[in-house]
Amino acid sequence: MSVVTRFAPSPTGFLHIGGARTALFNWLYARHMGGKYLLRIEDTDRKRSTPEAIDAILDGLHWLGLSPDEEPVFQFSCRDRHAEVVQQLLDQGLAYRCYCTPEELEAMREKAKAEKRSMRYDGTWRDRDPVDAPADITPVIRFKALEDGETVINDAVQGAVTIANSEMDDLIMLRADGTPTYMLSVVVDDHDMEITHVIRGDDHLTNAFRQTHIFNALGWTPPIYAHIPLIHGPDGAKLSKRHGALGVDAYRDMGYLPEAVLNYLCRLGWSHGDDEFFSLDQAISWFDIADINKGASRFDFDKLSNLNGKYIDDAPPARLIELSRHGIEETLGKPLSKIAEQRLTKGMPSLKSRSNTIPQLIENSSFYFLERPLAFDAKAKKALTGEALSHLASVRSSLGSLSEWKQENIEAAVKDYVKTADIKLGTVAQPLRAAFTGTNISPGIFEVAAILGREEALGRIDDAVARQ
RNA sequence: GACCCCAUCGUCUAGAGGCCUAGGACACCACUCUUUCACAGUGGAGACACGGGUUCGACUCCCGUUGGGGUCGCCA
Repeated sequence: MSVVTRFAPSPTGFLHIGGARTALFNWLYARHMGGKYLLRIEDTDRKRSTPEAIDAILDGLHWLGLSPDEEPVFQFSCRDRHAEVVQQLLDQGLAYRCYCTPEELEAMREKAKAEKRSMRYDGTWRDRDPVDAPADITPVIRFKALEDGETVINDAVQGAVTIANSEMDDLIMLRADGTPTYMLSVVVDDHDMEITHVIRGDDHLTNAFRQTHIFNALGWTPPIYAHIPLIHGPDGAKLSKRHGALGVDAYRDMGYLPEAVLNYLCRLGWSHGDDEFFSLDQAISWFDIADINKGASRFDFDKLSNLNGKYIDDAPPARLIELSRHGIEETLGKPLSKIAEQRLTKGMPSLKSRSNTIPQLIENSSFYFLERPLAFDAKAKKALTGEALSHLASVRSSLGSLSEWKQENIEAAVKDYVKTADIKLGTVAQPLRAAFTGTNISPGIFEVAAILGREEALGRIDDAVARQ
């Protein structure tokens, strides 16, 4: 039987990083097994589901390259089928109507809490005669859970997990308004979509028991469950939308490359020996549920950044410029000029090893697109004082008489000057750097000068000298 | 509170009873390289939560303790 996995987010917000990893693991496993990876939008909660969230999820998945193999399934569109299944259960005596009001249920929980008991539904209407039913209340339909024995789930990640059936209460399958709940819908849809492996967050582990019971009641075979540990925030608590989790779009905006995020996510909870930096193809060939860890892990931006730096290093200049364009034009307040783009292209190879994120890259390459006169930061100003200025003026004149403006010639000229003046290279290199870039940090200045071009480079030196 | 899960350097992890003097990666600290900053390279510091078993031998198996996490919705 061919493997079918699914990612089943609820459209109540952005696609957060934990969801992204769940999608990734489902995707990887399907790819590894030569199976299918599907997407199901769990939108049965009509009050909280929004089209914006659906778009955000689709966008996020697309950005990461984790779009599903088939059109997404919208759970709510299957509601008739869900209701039909509930009716069947009702007919078989495996479900019943419950007339408790939300207030009564709340009181029930409070009481249980006060008495330090488990806060479960007490089964009030399970065996109660329907003639007692209050006429003014529309009932919900509950599943008649098993009362005795215990249930074992052989989770592909967690191993055998056992829970006493008495721990499970009669969950609601159909709301008073007639719409199906998640617990019922997942079962029906996973069955109908022929899902073979359910890879999802650990927070669903207890749900797996309820779902197994529904599968059994329906005479269906449950899928193989694989509950992956959650990703925690730096504080060690579950990362969720309401607890510091960011949408994948935020990672994109922070300048992370999708392949870096994917590579990092792979290493959170899964490993292949000591491999840290690997391609998606390698991940596909290596991925196995058996190698997923059981313990939760914490999200570490430092490591993501480091990985991102490696991917930036591997990226071609043209792509990096495209990724930077928006940010550059924002700081520039106008479109990137052709000449600046050419400079960036030439300078990119030595720029990219200095940056871990796109904003950093933009910052580090700003002197290639910023126009004269450059603003000097504090360090640059300090480098442009006293003797430095006279050195600059002298170097400027020998540079000005260069027959051909290319890196070797520039370097030779500056080094000649250094030799004649009997000073250290740094004595003139730092002021030059300040003049060319407005800062004290940059790639080699001979390269920078060459890329800037004669007119621009000499002009910047003039600007620096004229400051006094 | 009840139930369930988890537990190796600060973080992510390797480790399937002897291969472990516990390995790698990030972060950190030195040094090398060097016109600055990075990159790279070299070195350093840094962990098997604790207590009992089992075994000739436990990071690895069992039990307990402690710690952390998750779930207990007409949310998913």
